[in-house]
Amino acid sequence: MPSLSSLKQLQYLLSVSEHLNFTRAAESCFVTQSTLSAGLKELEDTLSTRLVERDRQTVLMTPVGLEVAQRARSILSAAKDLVAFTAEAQAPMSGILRLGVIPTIAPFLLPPTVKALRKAYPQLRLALREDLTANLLSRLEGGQLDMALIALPYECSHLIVKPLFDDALWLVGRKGDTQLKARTVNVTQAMSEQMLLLEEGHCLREHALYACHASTRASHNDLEATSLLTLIQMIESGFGIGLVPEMALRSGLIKGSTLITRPLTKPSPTRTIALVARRSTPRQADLESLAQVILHIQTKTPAL
Amino acid sequence: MPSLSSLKQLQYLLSVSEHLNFTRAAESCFVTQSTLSAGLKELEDTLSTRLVERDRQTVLMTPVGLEVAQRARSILSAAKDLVAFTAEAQAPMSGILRLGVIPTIAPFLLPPTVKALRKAYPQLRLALREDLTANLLSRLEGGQLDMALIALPYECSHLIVKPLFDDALWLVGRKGDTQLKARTVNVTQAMSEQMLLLEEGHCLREHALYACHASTRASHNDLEATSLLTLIQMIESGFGIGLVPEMALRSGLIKGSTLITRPLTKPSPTRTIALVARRSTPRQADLESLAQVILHIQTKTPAL
DNA sequence: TCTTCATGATCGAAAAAATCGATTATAAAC
DNA sequence: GTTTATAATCGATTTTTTCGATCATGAAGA
Repeated sequence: MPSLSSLKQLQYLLSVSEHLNFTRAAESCFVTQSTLSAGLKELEDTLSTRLVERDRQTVLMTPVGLEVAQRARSILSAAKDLVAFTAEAQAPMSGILRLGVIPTIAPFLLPPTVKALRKAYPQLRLALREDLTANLLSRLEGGQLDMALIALPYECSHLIVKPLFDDALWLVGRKGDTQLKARTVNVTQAMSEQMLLLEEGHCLREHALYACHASTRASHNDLEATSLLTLIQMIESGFGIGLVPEMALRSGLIKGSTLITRPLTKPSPTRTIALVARRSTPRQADLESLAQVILHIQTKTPAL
Repeated sequence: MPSLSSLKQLQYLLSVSEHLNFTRAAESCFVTQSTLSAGLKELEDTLSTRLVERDRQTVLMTPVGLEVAQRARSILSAAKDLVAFTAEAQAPMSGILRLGVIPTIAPFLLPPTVKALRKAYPQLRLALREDLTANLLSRLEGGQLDMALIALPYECSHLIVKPLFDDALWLVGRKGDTQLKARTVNVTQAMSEQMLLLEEGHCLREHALYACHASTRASHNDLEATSLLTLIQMIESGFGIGLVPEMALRSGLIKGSTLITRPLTKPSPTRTIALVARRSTPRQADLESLAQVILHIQTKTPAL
């Protein structure tokens, strides 16, 4: 079975069916009459069917030719649509952007980010996923995500990493806790032992442990929080103290509670918020744009 | 706005989206990997959009690439259908055949012809038009008809003419008409004057006039028939006599009436039934096939 | 009847493109 | 450290496309 080689030939046929005149049809295709003649002939040869009845006086479409022209019209229009589709999709910050965000960032950074994006780039549609860093990165590699918003340090040398800003860890405890008397505090061994952590998998757990100068810790399952919100609840209930990102505090995580916060003495432990993408991503420009939006939000958020 | 140049490139994209591997995709397209690489690159350049994310380890479709692949699939399938359509249509005696037939042939020849065609060529769909010769020929020239079944003599030098068989004219009159005593008769001057004719435009009118040795005749409008059937009715009503094609008699035109028929003395006036088509018709083979079918029917129809 | 005009087919040359084979580069696997 | 798998790249070759010129032919006009 032969197959169509060229869309141009279909265009020729279409043009002939409109003009019923080879010379004018050729003109409208910006080729010479001989080119069009040859092209149409080749199409007819490919299909081994006469599509156009012609002699030196008259040009007539055969019934098959008319039907083929109709089909050609629809094929060419689909091809045009395809081009138009990519033209629209290629616009920066438009189309669907699949963005992953870790749970210790999402509730605090996402609401203002989404709002700002909607305003700045109405063509952009965000498909969001909140998940642990490891899952996000594996989805990133698998092509199910375009970018991810995560916290460093984290091993991601195989990715494009765009660090955005540092997010300090603050100590959170109950009012009256004698350990939190000073304006800035150090994490002592004693405090480390009272430290409540998020459950395994959250990068913030590792960052907190690092701040406690402890690389690992046996997990007391019943004393681990599943989210920053539950962590706060546990602190308030007197289970211990916690290390919470400044970002969360800024966005009002402990508002309405009786807890107090203390920055840690310099060099204070921090995590670094970063935007990552596959090295081969076609959206490098969008990565920059998104980074700018998030940074702008960060600078506008009032400090503690 | 750029436009797609090649369907092959769409095929490449599709193949890559299936294999997620350039080398194997290339194999399945029967080209080398370098060819496929170049083709895909050109497609991406044409669309100025990354469709496939790739490095030396992994191949991933971009979201746009996936959508484009989907569209490519539908375009390629439409192209395939187009080819398949012509392949089917090009089969001899298939598709739509637009056939014109004059009113003095249609009622007699068409029923058995259609029946035979349906049996012999079930793929063939007849689009029939019953009309005067002049109208049929002009539609033929205009490409609205593929063939016509007419009666000669008629000026049609610009057409392919396939004479089928001669159709003698018989005299029809009332039983007891003394002019019709002999087994074969001559058209006398007196008979000519009683001759009932079809209205202007029917070629049979001219053929009858020729048999009467009269080239023209003033039309007595109220004494002209609009069809052979009405002509017969008028004869029966005693308005005169008529010249009727043998074909009509064979198919039972005067069955049930009291009329009698007489052949004319040799050389008896005849019309010649012929199949005509544009010189440039792509259905010359079908013309022959149709001619054979009609001839076969004619030989099987019992003589008078 | 002869000439001119309009038109599609055809041919050879030139230009453009597609394709291939070989090579390179690179990261992963062993 | 070597091998393997893979896509990009390059130059040469082949194939295709395009053009311009010419031919052939029927119609229209003189």
